[in-house]
Amino acid sequence: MSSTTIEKIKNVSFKFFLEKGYEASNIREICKVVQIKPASLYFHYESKKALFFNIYDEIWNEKLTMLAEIRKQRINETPDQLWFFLYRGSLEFCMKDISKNKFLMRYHLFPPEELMSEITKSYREWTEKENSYYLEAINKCMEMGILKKDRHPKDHLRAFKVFESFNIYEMILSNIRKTDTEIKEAWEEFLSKLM
Amino acid sequence: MSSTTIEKIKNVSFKFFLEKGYEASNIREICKVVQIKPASLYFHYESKKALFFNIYDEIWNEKLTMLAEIRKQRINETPDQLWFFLYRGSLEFCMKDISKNKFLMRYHLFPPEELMSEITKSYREWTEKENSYYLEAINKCMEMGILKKDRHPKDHLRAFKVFESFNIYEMILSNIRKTDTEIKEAWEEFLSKLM
DNA sequence: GTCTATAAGAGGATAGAC
DNA sequence: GTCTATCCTCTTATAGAC
Repeated sequence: MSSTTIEKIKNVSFKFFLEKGYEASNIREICKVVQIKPASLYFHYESKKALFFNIYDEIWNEKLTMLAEIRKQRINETPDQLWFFLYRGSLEFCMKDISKNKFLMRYHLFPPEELMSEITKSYREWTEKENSYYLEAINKCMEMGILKKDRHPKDHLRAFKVFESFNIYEMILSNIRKTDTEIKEAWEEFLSKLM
Repeated sequence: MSSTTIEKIKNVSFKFFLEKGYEASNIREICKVVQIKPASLYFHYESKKALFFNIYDEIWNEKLTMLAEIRKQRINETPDQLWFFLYRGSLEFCMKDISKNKFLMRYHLFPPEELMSEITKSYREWTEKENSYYLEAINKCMEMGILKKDRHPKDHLRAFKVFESFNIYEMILSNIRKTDTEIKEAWEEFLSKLM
């Protein structure tokens, strides 16, 4: 392991924040594991809060990079196929590393008081970007008559979000990975209700 | 409001523990709302932890009392009917006061470090009692051939638990109450898979 | 049962040397 | 970049008077 101090701090803090929560994770303990003194941590991060958001934003960033990559690869397929691959990508992102999604779930469901307003703000910004990928596909589906036209695109998006978040929640709770056919079948059942 | 000091402490603490979490809720603030001094709280509760578990256990107790009542009323109906009414009762318990279920969900999903081992222990004891109600119905269903006999009753119980917790999670997140017909339909779809 | 006063300790953060 | 030493604040909990 030739990782930098800053990488070590991030890795250790991620585990602490995920498992013990933000409030119960303290700088002293994190530093003990990283094998530096607390004062050294403050050379790399200006505060505990800044450390948290560095980790939080990095996960979101990774998720959006993955969506951008899928969009690039699938933009020439039919819009419902694009939509499906974006959806499958987000489930695969979850399966590849459930802990990252559990981290996001923890802090979105129960943000610590101290971080509440900033998490809310950050969450809004990230989901707006995420939504733009899905809305592009949804809008094209509506133009092409694949989806009902008597609804607002945002209604389809909302339905999708509920569907997606339940699927992710199910995996986090049961810790069971979904097979490709299960993903495909659930998707087709979902889509058929919107057509 | 002619509630006792101890009732006031419980009500205020419940809201704090639910919304801010255990660690971020402090005795001073709770006492400020209750309008007593911190020292007075320690006349009623020996510690913050004891206060928490008084609230936690009371919710579970209420839930099990409700199940016992349903069992008493439905014990002479068919076992699958008994099972259904127990299930419906637990959803109704959730709908009647979502905050109590959100409280349980919060502390089961993300128990504070400090309470972790005791919550785990307590949770095991309470769910064991809860499970006994469901297992009684499941066992009878198997004896009567209503459920597949090639499985262990615990397998049916596990499937039911996933189904139930998912429904409760859905209500907590979406904040939408389920109608009687929705509950019945979802139940029949669930049961048909086990028959 | 409720109060005032305070002990005891944990935790975030900084100053300044090397 | 990392260290030692330390400040300051917040929090649980107790002693003892009324």
